[in-house]
Amino acid sequence: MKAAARHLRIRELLESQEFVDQDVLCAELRASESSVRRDLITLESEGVLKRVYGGAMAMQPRDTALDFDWQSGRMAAEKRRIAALAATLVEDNQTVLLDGGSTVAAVATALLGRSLHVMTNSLAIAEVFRDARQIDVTLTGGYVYPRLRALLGPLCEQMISSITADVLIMGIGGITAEGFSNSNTLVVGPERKMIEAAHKVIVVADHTKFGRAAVTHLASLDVADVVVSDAELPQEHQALLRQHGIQLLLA
Amino acid sequence: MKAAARHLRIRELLESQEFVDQDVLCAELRASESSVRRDLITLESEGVLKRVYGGAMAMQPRDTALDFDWQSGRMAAEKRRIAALAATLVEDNQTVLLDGGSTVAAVATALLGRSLHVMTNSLAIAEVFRDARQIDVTLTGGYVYPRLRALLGPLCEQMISSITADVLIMGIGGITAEGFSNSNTLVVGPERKMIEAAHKVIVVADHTKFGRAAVTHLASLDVADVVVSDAELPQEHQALLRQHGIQLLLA
DNA sequence: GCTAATTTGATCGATTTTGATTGACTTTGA
DNA sequence: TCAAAGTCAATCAAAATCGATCAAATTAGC
Repeated sequence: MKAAARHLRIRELLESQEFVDQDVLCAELRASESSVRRDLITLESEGVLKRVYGGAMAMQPRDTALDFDWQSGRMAAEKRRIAALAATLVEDNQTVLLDGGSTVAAVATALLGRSLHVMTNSLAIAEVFRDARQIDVTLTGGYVYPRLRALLGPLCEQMISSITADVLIMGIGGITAEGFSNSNTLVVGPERKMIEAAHKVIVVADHTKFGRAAVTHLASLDVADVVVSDAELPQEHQALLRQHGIQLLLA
Repeated sequence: MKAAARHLRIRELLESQEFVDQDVLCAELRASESSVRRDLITLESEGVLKRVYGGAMAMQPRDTALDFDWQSGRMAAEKRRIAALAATLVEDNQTVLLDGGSTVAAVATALLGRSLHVMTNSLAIAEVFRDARQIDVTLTGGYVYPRLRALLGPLCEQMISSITADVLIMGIGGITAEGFSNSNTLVVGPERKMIEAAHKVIVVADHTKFGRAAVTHLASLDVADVVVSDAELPQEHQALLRQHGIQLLLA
């Protein structure tokens, strides 16, 4: 197995386990102890994991980006402004698909008090609407992924395939000319289904997400109808989106 | 097992139990007394636990699991006994369907620490397993019914129909000769599907549920394989169940 | 096809962790 | 109170892991 493939697989393993054993990695990756060790050194320098005696630990025990901390992050103010703007694009009584991104969680709070039908695969977002009596919430089923507090897997995708929504609001890990990408391999499956299920696709992403590709390619730029970002977004990226006929809104 | 993995497992165990025994840890972690002792010293210095003679205590009293209402109810002690007994009927690595009843939630806590695949339509129960790394949780999708914190409706039923489980543990509102009944009309739909999906049906109900019919008829007595109740259950009701070939266990 | 650069797997001494042992200490129960 | 059983801390040899090095294998560039 090639180095890049190994790195990907290690990241993937660390998404479902907090600790991976050296021996297990050697077997799983069909690579020598030395190679695995080098991989771990590389990934540690990238901040993906922390090396410990006999293996490696996942860097964040729970994915902070997608957990409840989203309110206190560094980009909190930007996110709130983006979220508020994105929320205005939703009309009352629409059916809204929300994915599990942290910016999307901010959109969810901005939607509180509206009259809507919300569908999501994120337990954290369902939690946001817990006391919102005006909002009907439907959860997709699926495997509960503890670190992301999201529902994933074939059952989830199958469920999303069987429904239709007026609008999808989706967070994203990276945006380049090649398209949208996400940092977590597992979430792209449901997200692709969500894109298919929604009449209108709104992507929310602060300017730091532009020009960089996250691990997993999600979809080409064409799938988005609207992108909501902040005013610091460089002109070149603005132009890129407009070339693809995407409506761009800056908070 | 490597040190890092052991530390994780110890933390995990302390989330579901206030106290862990030295011997139990040695067996669970497949490590020597010395190693376990060293682990405990490390974790104590990290403030995770407090070492006591013969084992270790959890540092902060686990809150999440305890402040759910079902533990403070009037029948709390009975429920815990019934739950503990019902939990013994589940074998490791089985797929277990859990409905959303309060007694079932008690069973869920009794299952913590086991190695299982759990499927449920209750958000409260999914919450119980939030930090149980040995337990895979799958949520059925569906409409989020805020008052019950459960997933219901056609999407939910459709999802349950598409799966199979080794055993179903179901709470019940009323038991009479006519069969099982439940107090909430909405939950019986998913429950009927669960009965179909499971190879073995275990009903948990304290003795107060016998001899009274709740609002909605759910199913005949024949669907149950085992009923777990408490010792105060009158003979006549015990006889009724046995007539239907149901195994009766009294906690 | 050939060469240079990179990646891989094996080896070895240094370091860390582990499990067994010993004697001192604590708890238990009569 | 005392003795027996259980637990603890300290020590040490054995085992496992690590980091560094180097030759072989693979890949990339020309």
